[in-house]
Amino acid sequence: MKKKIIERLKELYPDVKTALFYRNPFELLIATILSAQTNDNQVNKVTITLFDKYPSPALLGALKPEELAEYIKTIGLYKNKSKNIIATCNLLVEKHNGQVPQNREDLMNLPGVGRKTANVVLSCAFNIPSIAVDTHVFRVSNRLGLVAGKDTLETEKQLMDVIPKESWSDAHHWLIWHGRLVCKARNPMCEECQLRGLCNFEQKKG
DNA sequence: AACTCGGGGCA
DNA sequence: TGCCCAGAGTT
Repeated sequence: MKKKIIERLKELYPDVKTALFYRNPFELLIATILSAQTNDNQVNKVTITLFDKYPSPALLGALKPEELAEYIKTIGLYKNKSKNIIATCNLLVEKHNGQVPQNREDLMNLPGVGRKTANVVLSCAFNIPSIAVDTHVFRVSNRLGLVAGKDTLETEKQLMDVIPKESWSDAHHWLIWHGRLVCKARNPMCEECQLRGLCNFEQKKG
């Protein structure tokens, strides 16, 4: 059953990729920190000029929090993000030779970087297989019965267990798009869902 | 486990 | 207008 769900998702969302605009690991890292709880389009609008002006950790980290905050004020949670991004940039310069680290532990020690952001960077920037679990990914895979329990590190292990390794990065996007378009948090469109019959959430919710 | 940050999108 | 959101840090 789970294998069949994965195969079907792959058919449904063949060409999905991240909507974030970035040209290197550093830009992806910053863009992903900015994207938390926020519309990607808004992030792209800001970063497309931000990265031209401040293309490196040293340059971006030299800003004062208020300066960066002013720059990104159209993005939600902008004060926290400004502070975290500058701290992260300074840490990259001081501890990582100005480079984005390529392992989970170092990434998660960067301010503003949690499980989801770390995995996005690992899989998208460095091709290190991992599954980034955000609210969409968890909700959809939970409803589909691919994972059980709360959203913890265990969720990632459960997903990695049922998804072929070569699809880990893609599966993140399949589940996100299915969550945004069909399997919505409220008023999920079960009647029109292409996975109807493979999923027992509709019965459970009734 | 609950609370906070937050502007923009959308009903 | 009110409600919600491609999370992470703090209490």
